[in-house]
Amino acid sequence: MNTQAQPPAASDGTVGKALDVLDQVAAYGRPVRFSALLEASALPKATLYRLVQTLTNQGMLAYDPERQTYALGLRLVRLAHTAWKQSSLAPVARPFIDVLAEDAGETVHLAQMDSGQVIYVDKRNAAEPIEMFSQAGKVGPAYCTGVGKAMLAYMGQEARDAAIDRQSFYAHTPATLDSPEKLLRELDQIRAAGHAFDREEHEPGIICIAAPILSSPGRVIGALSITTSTRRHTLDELINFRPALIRAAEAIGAAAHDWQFPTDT
Amino acid sequence: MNTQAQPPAASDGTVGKALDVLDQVAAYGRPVRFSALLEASALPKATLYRLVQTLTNQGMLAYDPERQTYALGLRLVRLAHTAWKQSSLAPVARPFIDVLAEDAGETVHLAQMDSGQVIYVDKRNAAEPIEMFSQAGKVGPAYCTGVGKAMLAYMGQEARDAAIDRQSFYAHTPATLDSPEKLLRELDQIRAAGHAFDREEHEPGIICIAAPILSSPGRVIGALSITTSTRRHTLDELINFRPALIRAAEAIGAAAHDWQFPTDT
DNA sequence: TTTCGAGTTTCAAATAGTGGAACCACATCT
DNA sequence: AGATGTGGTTCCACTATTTGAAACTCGAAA
Repeated sequence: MNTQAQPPAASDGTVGKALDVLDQVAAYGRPVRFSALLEASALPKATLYRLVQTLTNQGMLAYDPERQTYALGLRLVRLAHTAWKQSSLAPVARPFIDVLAEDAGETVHLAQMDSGQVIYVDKRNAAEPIEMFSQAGKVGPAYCTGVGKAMLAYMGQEARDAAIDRQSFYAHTPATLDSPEKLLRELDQIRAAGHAFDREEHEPGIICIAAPILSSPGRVIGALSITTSTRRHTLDELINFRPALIRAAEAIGAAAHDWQFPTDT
Repeated sequence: MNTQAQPPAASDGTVGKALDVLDQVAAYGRPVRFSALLEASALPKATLYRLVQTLTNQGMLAYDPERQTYALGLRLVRLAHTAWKQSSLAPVARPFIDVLAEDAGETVHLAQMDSGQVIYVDKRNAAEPIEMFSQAGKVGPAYCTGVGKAMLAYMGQEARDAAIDRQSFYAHTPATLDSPEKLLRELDQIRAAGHAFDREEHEPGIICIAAPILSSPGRVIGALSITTSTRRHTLDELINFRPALIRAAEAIGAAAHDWQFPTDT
């Protein structure tokens, strides 16, 4: 009765195809020629053409007539801004992240899970002030990041399995957990400990301690992490951040939960 | 052969409708119930339902089964991030904005024009941030902001007219230019001067000096502004920022231009 | 001038979207 | 309990929309 799992994304209807085109453009990473899109896409010329037309005059794509290239449009940025603001997590979490970053003196990340991928929705760099899209919106793998594992550990059975299925288990570093089995074992430990580590599993020299954010028992809505480098701290030292990290994560969870039940009449 | 100006947005095809739904959800500003969407929309129940379904399992909307509400999805954030990064303006401008904000010691905004609206794509906060609305992705009116007027002044005839048509000319403050005539006169002056002021036209107490960013003569790609409050500076003092502002705007323009012609084979 | 490739338009066929109405589940009245 | 209501989901015949092969246009290269 509904669409089945299909890794390359089940393209439901015209809308699905249109959105696929957006992804294509995004994947290109730079303004694209129509012809380039065409050969990357399975759609026939005319179809793709009309699709791109539509997206363009909807502001989802921007056409540069001089260069004859398409890029993602500003409407996306506008929508994303609203998405961010209306999220029950990121805006609520902001003040807590501020103090946590201040206290720890290290970089703090706030992430959510989206179809098996970690997506960073906020970041506070200890030294630098506010950075918006430079980092927010960035995606990363779930199986080899602190936030990713923290979320996986606490999400429901089915969701977790689905997410794990989507992991690539590419060994970014020697420390990467490169199989579902290793990952599952790690997740058990994380649940037992209440926090997750990234032991240089994604990038050499980068370590972090992460905790899940629960809006209510069993409902993971994100994760929080304190990241540092091996040059500044050892893994063992990271545990010192635990109390503050957990406190912040819990506070955010509670705040987000409350936010969902605004004092209505 | 092409679409004409149509304030309520010409909904081309199913894709258009789908995107309209996204806007609806965005406009709501918080998670929406299906029924709420329904009465706000002109579409019949079943149609809206399927549309929302599609958008949801495409990740453009996120459904909260517990609360039975829809919110904008993370896929948008992901796409917007890419949009930002692949833009020829924002990423290129960043370093220049950094030094400009540093030099001036005031808040710097980078904006672009999107269908008659100003959309802020980056922002550097001064050490002591001023209370005001603004953030990346945030939109604002063109006719009563420094960046907006700077861009209007330098864009082509047709584009400008189209943009001006879309302005509301609501008088936010006594200083607001509340008619096309006043605005056009101001634009002439801006062209003559090479910079634009915001004389508390949008928010009382907030003033700024702005300059257009041209990638090549006659091609506005954005605008840059230095914002402050009347408590910190007078309008006359703002002119002192002009040299640095213009220098930065020109540098960004040149950099963006070069970026569009990457050293290809 | 001819050729070529990229981009744009046409048009009949049929797929995909539409929407009125029925349906279901659950909560709330009587 | 039974009746009533509300919000959400599904059906299905109708047709508007999308489709895509092919034809066309334009500019630049041969």
